[in-house]
Amino acid sequence: MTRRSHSADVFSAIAEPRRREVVAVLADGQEYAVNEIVLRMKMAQPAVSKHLNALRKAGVVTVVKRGQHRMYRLEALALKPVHDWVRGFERYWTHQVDQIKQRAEQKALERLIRLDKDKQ
Amino acid sequence: MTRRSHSADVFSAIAEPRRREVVAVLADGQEYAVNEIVLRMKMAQPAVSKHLNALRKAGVVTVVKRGQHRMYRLEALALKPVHDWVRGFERYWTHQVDQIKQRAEQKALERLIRLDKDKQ
DNA sequence: GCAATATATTCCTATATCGGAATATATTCT
DNA sequence: AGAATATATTCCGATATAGGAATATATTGC
Repeated sequence: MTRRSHSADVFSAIAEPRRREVVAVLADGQEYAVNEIVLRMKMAQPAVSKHLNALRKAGVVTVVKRGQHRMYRLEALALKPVHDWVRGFERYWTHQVDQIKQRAEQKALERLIRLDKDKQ
Repeated sequence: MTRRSHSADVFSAIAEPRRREVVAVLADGQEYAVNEIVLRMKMAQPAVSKHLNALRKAGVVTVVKRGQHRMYRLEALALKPVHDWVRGFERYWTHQVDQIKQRAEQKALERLIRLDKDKQ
């Protein structure tokens, strides 16, 4: 059966590290032209445009034409589904009484992940 | 330039809808054998095993051998980076005074996303 | 040891995806 | 109109990824 794309999904949209970078640039709520974003990232313009397009399809950004510029804007509300989803697990680290224990577990986990990566 | 995989990243791990389903099964904090997960999802066992492997590489689940079973367990703490990241945008919907306006915006956004998907 | 069960792995195919390069399409300026 | 600028699109090659099918690898029970 044909593999289906879920790239228009918010979760997939923000899965790309570069796209999270783009979001970071827009995080102050200001509008940015593509070129401004390009300047703030070490990335070629076409690649940035493509990522912006992906984000737009997922509703994470919106565009308005202004003169010869296309101004991109973060639509933070589109990220709410992610927040809602992950918030369901919040209790696992918030209700942890022993902070030191938690830190230790996080470190241990990171170690595990690193090992797995190497093993791969 | 060789494209690099970021699949061991938590964000990518949970980008896959099927993997979020797996996480949903484990969300009660209980341990589950692979077969139990297979039963709760409409998915073949090898596919489930592969997704579990991906989640494990990202640290989202851990395994312990118990008898002939491999018991998988959610490591919710691994999801904290996602929570932390998205929490940075919380104010965009929490500090919204007019709830009705917010709902309307969300609807409008969903409409936009739908249109974009069709356009594609 | 052998059958049964549980799980992982390998092989395969179709498709998705990223980024580079080149090019196309506006839009503004002179 | 023609040059300059901004941005998108197309084409391409390399790689990633999902899932099916078949198979391999435990582990348990007899």
